[in-house]
Amino acid sequence: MEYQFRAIEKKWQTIWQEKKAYQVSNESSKPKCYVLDMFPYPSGAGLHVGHPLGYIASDIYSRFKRLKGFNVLHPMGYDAFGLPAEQYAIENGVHPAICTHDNINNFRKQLDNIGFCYDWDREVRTCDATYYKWTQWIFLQLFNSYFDRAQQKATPIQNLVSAFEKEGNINHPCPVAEVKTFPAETWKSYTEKQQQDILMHYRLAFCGIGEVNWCAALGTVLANDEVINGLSERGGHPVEKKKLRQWYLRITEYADRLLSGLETIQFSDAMKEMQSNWIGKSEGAEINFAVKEANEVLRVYTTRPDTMFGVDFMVVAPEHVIIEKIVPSSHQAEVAKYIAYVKSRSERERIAEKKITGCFTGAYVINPFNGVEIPVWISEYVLAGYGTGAIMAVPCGDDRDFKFAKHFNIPITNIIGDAFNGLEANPTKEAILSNSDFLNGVVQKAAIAIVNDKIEALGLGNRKINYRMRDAAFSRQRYWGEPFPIKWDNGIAYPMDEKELPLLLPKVDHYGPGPDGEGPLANIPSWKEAQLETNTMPGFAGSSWYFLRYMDAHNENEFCSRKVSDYWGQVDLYIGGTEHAVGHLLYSRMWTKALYDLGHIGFDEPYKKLLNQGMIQGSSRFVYRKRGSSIFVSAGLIKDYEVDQLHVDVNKVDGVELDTEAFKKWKPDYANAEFILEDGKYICGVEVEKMSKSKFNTVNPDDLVNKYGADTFRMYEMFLGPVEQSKPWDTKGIEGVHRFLKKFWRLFFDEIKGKIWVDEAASLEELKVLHKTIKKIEEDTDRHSFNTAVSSFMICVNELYDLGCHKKSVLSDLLVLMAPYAPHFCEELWQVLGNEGLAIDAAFPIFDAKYVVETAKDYPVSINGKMRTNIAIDLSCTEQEVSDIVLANAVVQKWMEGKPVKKLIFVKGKMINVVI
RNA sequence: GCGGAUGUGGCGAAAUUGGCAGACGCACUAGACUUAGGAUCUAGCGCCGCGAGGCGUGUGGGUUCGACCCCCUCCAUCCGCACCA
Repeated sequence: MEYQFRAIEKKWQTIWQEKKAYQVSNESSKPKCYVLDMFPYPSGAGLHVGHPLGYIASDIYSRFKRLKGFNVLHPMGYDAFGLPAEQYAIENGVHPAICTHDNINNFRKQLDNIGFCYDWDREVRTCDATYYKWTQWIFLQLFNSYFDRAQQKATPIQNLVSAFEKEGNINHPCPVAEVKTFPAETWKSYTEKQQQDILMHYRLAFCGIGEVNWCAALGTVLANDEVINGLSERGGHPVEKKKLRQWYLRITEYADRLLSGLETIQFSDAMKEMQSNWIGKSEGAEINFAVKEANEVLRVYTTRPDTMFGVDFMVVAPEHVIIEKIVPSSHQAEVAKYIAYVKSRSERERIAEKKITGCFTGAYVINPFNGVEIPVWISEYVLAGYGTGAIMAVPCGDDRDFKFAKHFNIPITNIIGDAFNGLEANPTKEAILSNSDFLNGVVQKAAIAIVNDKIEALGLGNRKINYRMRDAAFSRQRYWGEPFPIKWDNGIAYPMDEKELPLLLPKVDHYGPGPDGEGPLANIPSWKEAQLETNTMPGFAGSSWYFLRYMDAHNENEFCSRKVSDYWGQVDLYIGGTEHAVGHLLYSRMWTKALYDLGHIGFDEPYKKLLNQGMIQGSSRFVYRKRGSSIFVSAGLIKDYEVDQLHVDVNKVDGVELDTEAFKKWKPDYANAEFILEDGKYICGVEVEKMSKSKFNTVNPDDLVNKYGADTFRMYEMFLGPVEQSKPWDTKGIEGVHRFLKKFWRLFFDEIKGKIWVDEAASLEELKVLHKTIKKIEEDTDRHSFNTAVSSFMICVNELYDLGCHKKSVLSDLLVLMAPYAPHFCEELWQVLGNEGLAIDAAFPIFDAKYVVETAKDYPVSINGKMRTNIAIDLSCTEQEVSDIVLANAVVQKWMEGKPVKKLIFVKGKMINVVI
């Protein structure tokens, strides 16, 4: 009986479905385990072999925990709102819901092929009204809350209103500078509009005018993490800064908690580093400098107050409001010219070419510590949006300041003695200060606090913590997203009542943008009349909380009942790519913290442990066409010709050898192709690139599942190497794994004799092999070392094969061990052996150390650290006995050449080293 | 520029705590069985050398009885951030 994987896989997938084998209950006496995949955006391209890598890993881990007696939640769903479906709608007039639906069906079919143990009853789709009702509901929670800085947590906005009525905002300074302190009486005297405008500056989800990343080609704004080098992440269109009315999430208020929370969760160092860099906390001070001969103050932000005596000039951002107040008439023309130049430069140009540019304003400020007059410059290297938009420049200690000073011939003051060589800035904090009045002789590090104390005492400024992270732009001028549950009236945003949710996404006639930079919803007269918000939420809205909905997917009264979220708690293992490091993962962490603060859930970090699967790259193949002909030259011969390199479909190539007949049929252009061969073969060029359709290097998992079966495919993906590592895909090796399964199968069936497994007691040797494997698989699976686990299965089967072991008891245990990896295969043979129940529900075999104890060890023996021979010695031997045996050994004596033993190192159970 | 990661046979990799480097698999070579082999089985397979043996984990150094592993130097590749004061 042969291993007929197609029939077996189909059979068991049907049975598991009929038995609802993967349905998970929220009530169980078992310990819980929550294993989550980052849910996919259902693109039209479908899955390639890179996508399932993480899904297979999480599937194996889920099944493993299940065998170990856990109640395992392992759900899947779709991040279904988003740009591509909408772009497709604009171009083809098809409603995004329709193509999203089709894509989901296609994804589902592909996923089902691989035999995952998802509980599909819990599936979520972010674009379903039953789901986005709760996304809107959470938005309202954020809208109706502010961040109480004293308690460091989200708090109902109503509490703030009560405080304002009682005491004004004296104890609740506004996160935004333009709202000054006001007493209770003033608050009460405000109109509703004035009050609401003030509250808007406190809300966690708020609407405001701000500089946003505007992408004209997409007709929408983008969040900072959706912009890469001045281009949109999706589509690569130019992005410019624009002032617009937008919704935001006040994520900056959570900066500190997002930072400190990293210490409580298991993310890789790389991932934590990326997040903390993105948050970009820096501790410094804001210091006021009086402007000479003007009633103005220039406030700068610095992390290096210790360098106060090394300030040679000030630099303000071109957008800084002080410029028009301080520039004397003598310099106005020049300044205007420079500002015009800066405005002419696009964001992209600024990023691409970093030139040293600037302009003197003609104004001076006074150093409050020594009365020195300091010239004020304007330069584009100072950003308006960070700190105060103005800096004090210390060329001897800061590289940019140094280059600027050199470029414009500004004299440099040295305050760090020999630490500054005049040729480049030295950013050290360890140097001893000189030329620094009361700081002379003080180490810079220590001087920081001294200066901070002094400026605070003199009222010149104060300590200040700044973050690089900005509040997240939360509205998009798009159709295919969640509508905001907000009604406008007289410029006041009124939240809709919970009972009115969901606010359904209406039908539109066309998906193009609305007037005045508004979204498509602005084209609907009834929507406009109702004064509903015309923006929609961004893609990360739905993905910020989906892990909670899986827990209680059908709850019509709550986003997730507290009882259920208390049971499942944090995601124990979250598997996905690194591309979400600063987007999804940060937003999701913030939403979780806000929901926690408001008492809706009982934990404030969503993901206990994150495992990043590596990217599977494509291994592209190339053909070389002789220019202006249809003659193709084999890779080894191209130096003799003038050729163009063209991608060729990797599926038309076996290794590096082109299937020339298949190639001719591939595209009409190539039908008459002729080939210049080497050794009778056409050899293709090879390069590792990102896997993508345009490079013809994608491999479809369906094809491999069809050819080798899901179990082979699953094990091969794991066998490729550590999950975290990126690696190019190579289909060739899959044969080896397939051969392994066939070999395993032959432990049960013989081609001629048929059934060969027997119901006999296992020998000690067989039990040793089994228990060695139990231990290894348990440890490897637990630490996500799936590649070495697959190797261990191979070793085990090889050894059982050599022992001629066909014993039911041994094979049954082995099948349970391997069921997480090759579920269909193991389930079939489990049944063949006549075992009760399902293999996927069996108990994980228990390792018994007594089967693997050794009485003797074949010790490696080294002479002076060089391995020379092996000697088998009984483990019970004393060190003296070991020494006697080793020194009497002929090989050892030969290498000792009669020299005396200086030392003999004996590590019991490990090795022996003779030092001479 | 800053930060993170990685570097081991022809290839993917293993070595979990400092203790036999290259497990397991691919590819390749030889042989067996066979009408046949893209099935299966047996053997070989880091490099140099006929051999004894020598050399080998990106480079150079260090610690150690002993280093792929720990420390320092440099090099290469990949990823993230990037004028953040």
